[in-house]
Amino acid sequence: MSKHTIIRLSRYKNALYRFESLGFVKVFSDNLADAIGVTPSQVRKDFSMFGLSGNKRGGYKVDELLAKLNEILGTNKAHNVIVAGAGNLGSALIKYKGFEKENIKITAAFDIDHSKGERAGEIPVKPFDEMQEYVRQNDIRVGIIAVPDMAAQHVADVMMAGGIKGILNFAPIRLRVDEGIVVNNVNLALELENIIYFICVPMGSGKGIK
Amino acid sequence: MSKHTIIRLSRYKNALYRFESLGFVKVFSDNLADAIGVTPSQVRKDFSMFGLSGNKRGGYKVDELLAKLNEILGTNKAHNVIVAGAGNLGSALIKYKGFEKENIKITAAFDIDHSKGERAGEIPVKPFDEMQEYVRQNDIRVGIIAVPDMAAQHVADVMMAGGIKGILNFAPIRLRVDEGIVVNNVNLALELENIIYFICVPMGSGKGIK
DNA sequence: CGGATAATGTGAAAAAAGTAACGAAATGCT
DNA sequence: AGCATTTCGTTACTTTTTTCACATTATCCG
Repeated sequence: MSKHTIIRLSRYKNALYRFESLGFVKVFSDNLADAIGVTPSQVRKDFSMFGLSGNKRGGYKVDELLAKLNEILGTNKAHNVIVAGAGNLGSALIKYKGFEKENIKITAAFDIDHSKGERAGEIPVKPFDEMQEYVRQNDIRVGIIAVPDMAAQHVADVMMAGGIKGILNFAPIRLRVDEGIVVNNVNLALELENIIYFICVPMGSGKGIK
Repeated sequence: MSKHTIIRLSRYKNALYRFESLGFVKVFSDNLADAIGVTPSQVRKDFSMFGLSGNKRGGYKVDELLAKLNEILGTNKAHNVIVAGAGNLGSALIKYKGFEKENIKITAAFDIDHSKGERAGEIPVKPFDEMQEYVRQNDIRVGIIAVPDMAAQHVADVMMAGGIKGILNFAPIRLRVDEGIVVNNVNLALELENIIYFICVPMGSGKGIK
């Protein structure tokens, strides 16, 4: 199953939560299409690939669809995640509110400089040395890398040694990982650069968007 | 020109900087391919689309290629960017080091609660009311949205009113924007969710990766 | 109850993206 | 210098992704 399809499913799910909170009890493929910016056909095809079905005239029931999407995406179960790096970005992630409603919880952060503390009420920042053992003992499957570029590969290696299966990597390098390990990269500078290209260049050099 | 191609160009550029710092003076398509995880054909095709040429046997000169990529991507010129929202994420972005080397500078942040201050040496956090005027006066073209979901659309509207042409949006909603405005979305929860799907589901339900 | 309608589900067509293959040219070696 | 080798650049092919189109079916209304 293609990654893009799964991303769209997550987006549908998000949109559905908004529809739900607006009191919608059913939605049509074109509502969802508008909400996430695709065609209605795309929505129906995505759903049909996962056996998500609606009614020929009544569209899809919001609550049922949400339940099924949560099951498919694994968001019906809680997931514990750790962060490596408690700098600016790592700290922001620790405090980020957006994970909760996806049933994702950051349970610990690790940093070489663990003086960053174990402040009351917040997630503890532990010494990096303890990460591997923590991962193993708590059966952590997903780790976030928010350390400087040069340290990222080493952090990934330690995570994998501890048994982590998926990595969200904020360092702008391609991590070398074992077979079967899932890596998603978020490269903030690249995102900005990409925007800059599309707003600057089309007028400059005749190359249009897309 | 497809967005994916441009993203790859940025990645090549990143890899090239690393090659350069390792003392490489020329690279081959398969070096770059390995570095960013594509096929050598892809590299050559991407380059040929932009008239980037190498030598039939000597590969590509690192410095020349870098210069050309910087020109294509617009990173040879400095770009000023603003951030809306000085919460956890916004603050982390303000302090983030990774933008500098792409010639991107965050010149101001805006927040309804501007008590977050104008600390010496750091980027000033100004009241949100002043954002539109600031954008206009300083000819800002790119804005980052790091505010809560509910405020994001309004922020986008104000940005556009000020003349902003590109938005990097961290709010997990689809922004409604005018024709020609470029939006890139970064959805942190979605990235994690996506990882979780691929590490959990393949064993659970028989649906394999890709 | 039956026709009109509105929306789904799907299979085929089209478009886009990626890969492979190969001719051409530059380099190095003898 | 000439031959062998390496790597590019491009064209043709394959695969993937998206869109289109339409048969199907549930609902509504007279």
